[in-house]
Amino acid sequence: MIEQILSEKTIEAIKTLYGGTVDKINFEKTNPDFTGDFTLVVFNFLKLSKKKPEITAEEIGNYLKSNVTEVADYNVIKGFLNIVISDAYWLTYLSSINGKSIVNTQLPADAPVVMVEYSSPNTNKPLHLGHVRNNLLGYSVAEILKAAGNKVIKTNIVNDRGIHICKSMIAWQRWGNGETPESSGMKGDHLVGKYYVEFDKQYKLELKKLTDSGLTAEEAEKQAPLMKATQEMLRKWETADKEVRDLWTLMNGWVYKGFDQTYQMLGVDFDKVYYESNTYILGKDLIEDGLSKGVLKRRDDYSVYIDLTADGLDEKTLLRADGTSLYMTQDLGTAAQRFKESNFSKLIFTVGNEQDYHFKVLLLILNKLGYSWAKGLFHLSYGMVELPEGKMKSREGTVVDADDLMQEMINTAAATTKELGKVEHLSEEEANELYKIIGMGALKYFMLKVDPKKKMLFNPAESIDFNGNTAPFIMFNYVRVRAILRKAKELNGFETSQPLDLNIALLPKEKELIIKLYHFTPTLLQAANEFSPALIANYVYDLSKEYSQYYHDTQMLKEEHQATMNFRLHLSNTIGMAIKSSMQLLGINVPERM
RNA sequence: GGCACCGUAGUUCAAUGGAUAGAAUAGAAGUUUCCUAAACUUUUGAUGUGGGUUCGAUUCCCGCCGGAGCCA
Repeated sequence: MIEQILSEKTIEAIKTLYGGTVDKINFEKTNPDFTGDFTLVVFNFLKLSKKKPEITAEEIGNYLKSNVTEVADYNVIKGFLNIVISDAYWLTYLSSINGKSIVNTQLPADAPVVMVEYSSPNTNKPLHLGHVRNNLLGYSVAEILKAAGNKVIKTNIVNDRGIHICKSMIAWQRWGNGETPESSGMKGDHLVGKYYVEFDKQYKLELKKLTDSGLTAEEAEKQAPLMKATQEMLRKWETADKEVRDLWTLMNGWVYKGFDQTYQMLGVDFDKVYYESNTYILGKDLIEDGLSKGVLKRRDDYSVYIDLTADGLDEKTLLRADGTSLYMTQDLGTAAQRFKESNFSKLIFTVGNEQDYHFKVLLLILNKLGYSWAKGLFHLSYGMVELPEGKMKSREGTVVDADDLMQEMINTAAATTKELGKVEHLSEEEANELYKIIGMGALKYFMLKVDPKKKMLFNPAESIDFNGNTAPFIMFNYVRVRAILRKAKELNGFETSQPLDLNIALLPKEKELIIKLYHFTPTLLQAANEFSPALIANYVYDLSKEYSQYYHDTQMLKEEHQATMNFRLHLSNTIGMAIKSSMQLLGINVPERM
């Protein structure tokens, strides 16, 4: 496209003018305060030109203007060469994408396979705000990678076994009185979570009794009967004791039903779900392989470890003396299994940054074991969601529940929409659908617009905004596009399939908007490279904001010049489509009216 | 103690080593006989601190201060 032409011609200019060779030229967007569409910073070429920055920029600018038809003009400020591209080029560009989806939905047959793992809940309690960020991020990254030309497999590995679920099971056995989701009217995951909390409460009581009778805290923890019973239950689970397994199946079943509802409300899904109860044994054959390769070593007590001190890390144990494995071991195994199943070129783990060390070690070990596919593994490490008072702590009851949060968002959306008097023409069903789109959109955008790597703050006391840099604002602009196109069709039969008349004069804002559309593809590719939905969110907000100003200042249906009116409608339509596509990359739906 | 991370308007977020550090929100002041005002316009306000590298540093390097994380 145009940037490539400019790049090639600039290389040519430098060769012709100064006899030097440069292999790569980067253009930047021109700062809005200056005239121009692209900017070349010439400081890097001064050693070739041996001239002042202004003169070098002037000479390159002059060369480009004379040799590139698309370059209409240029100006130089200090070492910055601002290039103005002709309106004709931008109009042709708009015409080439006019009415087409801005995202290419057709995948080539040889598209690389990328596996995106996200969500990965524990089955002992319902999902909370932290999981919400994980799910939205994983889903959006998957959509972005898909749009960037990859065959994406979304996976979820459910942590369905271990001491945590045994705690809920024990508590339910003792104090549940046979309570079920049906009998209590509670969502299954919340019911099981209730018994997890109950366990903690009872356990604390036991501890207090024991320490009051003179034991140290440490002794008390070891001797507490409740904990002993839980560990006994875990042992029974591992030996496939029927009674324990039946209870486990029953309670996990409740949880899955609850999770499914939450996932559906969040609008996320998975192509393949793994369960740790099936995969926790994996990895032991990799240990054998590592031992024979000499990468892993065996201690005198028969435990197996890897020495990573040369890499600035510790010695990491991979197999205990009794032969049982650790998290790391099963993660090695599942990674290998997935490569076998899918032949992925990339495997993305969407996991919080509290596990940075774990993944650093995991990736390092797999690379040391010499598996070529290990280079495709990537830890998509995202920051924690914090509350004003700090980290969420389930024991202190400061956890923001995912289901509650979503419902609140929808309620707020309903109240705001009614207040603005925008529901008169809607049936109750349509109105409810609208509240969901707006509420969930606001929540998703709020979480995705932040750079995934960074921690983010959520203040439950302040409800998430619906004005300004928010999803409802972006939706509002989409809705205005739709409204104007409906009206245009009614008034003078305008169809978006009509050809675009290129013989018109562009307003500055119109040119800006077309350039903004032009930046969609580079933004998408960057978002895919960096696994960052935030880039898409920022993009779609900027686009919407500029359109909002344009809409405010420019007449469309009242424009008398027919070709200009049609152009404005076409531009609006393409922008609307770009907004919708961008929002879909974030997992956000847009309404037709609001 | 070791490892890695983060400090930008009152607040929440932006800024491939580039021009006068952008938005939103909160505060102040305006805009509706006109296609959806969840909008638009104007305005107040920030790079924790001290060095270094560079033509140029919020960005890269080092020290300090502050915050949260992981490993024992």
